[in-house]
Amino acid sequence: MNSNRPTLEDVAKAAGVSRATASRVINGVLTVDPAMQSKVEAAVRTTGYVPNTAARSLVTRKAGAIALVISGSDGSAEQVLGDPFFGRITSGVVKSLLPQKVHPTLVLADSDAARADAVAYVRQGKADGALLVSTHSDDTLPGLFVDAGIPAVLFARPGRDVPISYVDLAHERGAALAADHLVARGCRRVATIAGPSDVPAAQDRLTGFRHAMARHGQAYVPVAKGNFTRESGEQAMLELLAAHPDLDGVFAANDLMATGALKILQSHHRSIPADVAVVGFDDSEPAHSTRPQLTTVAQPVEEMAAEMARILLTHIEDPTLPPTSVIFDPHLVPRESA
Amino acid sequence: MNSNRPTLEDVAKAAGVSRATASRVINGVLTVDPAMQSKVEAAVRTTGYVPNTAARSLVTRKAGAIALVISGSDGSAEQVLGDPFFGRITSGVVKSLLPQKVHPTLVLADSDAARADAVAYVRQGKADGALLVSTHSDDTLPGLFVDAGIPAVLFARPGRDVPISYVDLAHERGAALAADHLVARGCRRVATIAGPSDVPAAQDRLTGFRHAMARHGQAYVPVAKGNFTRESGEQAMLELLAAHPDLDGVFAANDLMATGALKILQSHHRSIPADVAVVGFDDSEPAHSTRPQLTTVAQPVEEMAAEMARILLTHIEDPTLPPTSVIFDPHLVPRESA
DNA sequence: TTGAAAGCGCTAACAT
DNA sequence: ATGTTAGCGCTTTCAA
Repeated sequence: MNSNRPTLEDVAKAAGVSRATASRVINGVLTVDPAMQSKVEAAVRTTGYVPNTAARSLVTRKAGAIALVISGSDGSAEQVLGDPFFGRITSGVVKSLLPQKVHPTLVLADSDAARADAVAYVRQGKADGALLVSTHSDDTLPGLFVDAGIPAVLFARPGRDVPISYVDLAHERGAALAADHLVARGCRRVATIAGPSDVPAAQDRLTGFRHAMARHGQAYVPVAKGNFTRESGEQAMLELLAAHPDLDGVFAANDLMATGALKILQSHHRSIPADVAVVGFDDSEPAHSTRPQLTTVAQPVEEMAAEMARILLTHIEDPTLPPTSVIFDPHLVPRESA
Repeated sequence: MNSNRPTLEDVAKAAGVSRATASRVINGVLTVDPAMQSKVEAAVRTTGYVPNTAARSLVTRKAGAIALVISGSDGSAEQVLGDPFFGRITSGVVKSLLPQKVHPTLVLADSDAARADAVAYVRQGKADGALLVSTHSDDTLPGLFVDAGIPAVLFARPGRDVPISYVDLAHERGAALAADHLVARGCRRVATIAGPSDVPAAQDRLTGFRHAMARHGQAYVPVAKGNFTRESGEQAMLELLAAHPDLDGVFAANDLMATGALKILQSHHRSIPADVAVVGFDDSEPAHSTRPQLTTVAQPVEEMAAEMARILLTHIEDPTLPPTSVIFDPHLVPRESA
């Protein structure tokens, strides 16, 4: 339709220079006479020239774009998108990419076919690298990207042993923060609601919590397992309460399960935090909505996401760089529940 | 680096045909001898060929990609990303685009410079069209895209009078649903917490609610204005309670404000819904987290987003199509608060 | 039905 | 410091 969009040729003609010089000015090459430079700049303005990315990519072999790949088991990616946690990742990524004017393309990879497509997407030259958001430890996606030789960075340590860069949280330390807080406020019979065992982060939180409680002298920590949903938190709390009616503190591996626990405790007439103190993990939206508001462990998601993007950019620039990892520290957000 | 990625030339050579024929097979042109066709397909497989998008785009003048532009006043886009509502939009868009193998690129446009960049992004040929998520009625973004002749579809009716396609919700009907429900459960002194006046949807909800209450005989509806945040909901509820301590029903223009209202009502020892019934809008995550759970008006966000993407695709295919609008119906989700 | 050849708009040697 | 020129990998007339 717009066959009359101005090309570099037009700009060059209008400025009375060669295409090469026009290109140099546009790409900020400094070895250009200031006079011609301003001539070209003027021509760009009058013609309304905008460089054609396809043509540029064809010769530079760079897309100037990256993919944000959401992995997950079949159909689960949709659920990931609905999670505010993902919004925070996106926000961090976008913000960090903004200055370089690169924008992330969202690619869902929640089936084997979709995972193959995601790799193909990058190999087509639509992106120079990929940001991988994957939770399950048996995810094959990181391996696919590594095998294809595509620059990629993971959000969270890879489940399988794959040579890939990643950012992550010191989950054990976060859990320890929760333990310390519960003990400090006087809790002596503490239990925990753990996340799924196929999520490394969940395992780390569990181990971290156990170790910290051991340091405080509580050798045994009752555990009930959930799957990060509110309902599973309720179920787990029910189990815990049945087995240990005298417990006085609970650490849930995420906020959603913590809200479930809260509901059960309240319906069993436990006063929070007087009878039972509750600590969650993530500092997500639900943590604010409960009454009492949830004391929780916060992770700097935006910063982590921004760092992830930064790492990817350096690896795109120099693909020979070895895999890097950056681990962030969590902090406790004391509110009302503990 | 990967100078040895196979090209169409390689495939043609391996199949013993011309580049043109190989291209035809790959693009599914039917006028090809079945024998050569399978030869080419085999060659594609053995060489591991993947078409280069840049080269293809250069000649076809299509990117095969679209932009998902998040607009907003300065810096507010970040906040939009954190909103689960946006996640649902994304999810709907992605799902609807999946079959066509096009993936949305996230572009933030929360400053004048960023808005100009967003337009430039498409004009560079990186996308064939744009999905615009914009809330404020004075947003200049839709106009910019229309002026640039770029196919674009809005989520929500444009504030300014711009000839552009959009999908939207029948907000007045949603508000009427809330009014009907409150009246049906016996509320007689009903107030509302409205959203910002520069958000058309907020205005529609307010008008819709007023009209419906008028139909039910309540001529005057006390209004306190918020800005869609929980805190503003608390503030508004405080005002309402001060002026009308005997109110027995509240409709908040979104769930977040409703949760704020809930908190205030509870701290003022109103039992929900016995003393005061509360209805929210959006059916978002916070609606589940409150105790009691929030009765709210739900919109089919994913469907709306999917339709928005579908419309964009048709307009990309035929740019001469006139602007289309599709309005969706909300429904009430009765839970515990009303 | 197939192949030859002409570009799409741009960058990057290379030569000047 | 500038211009000339040769492609980047692909689609698409145009002939055969």
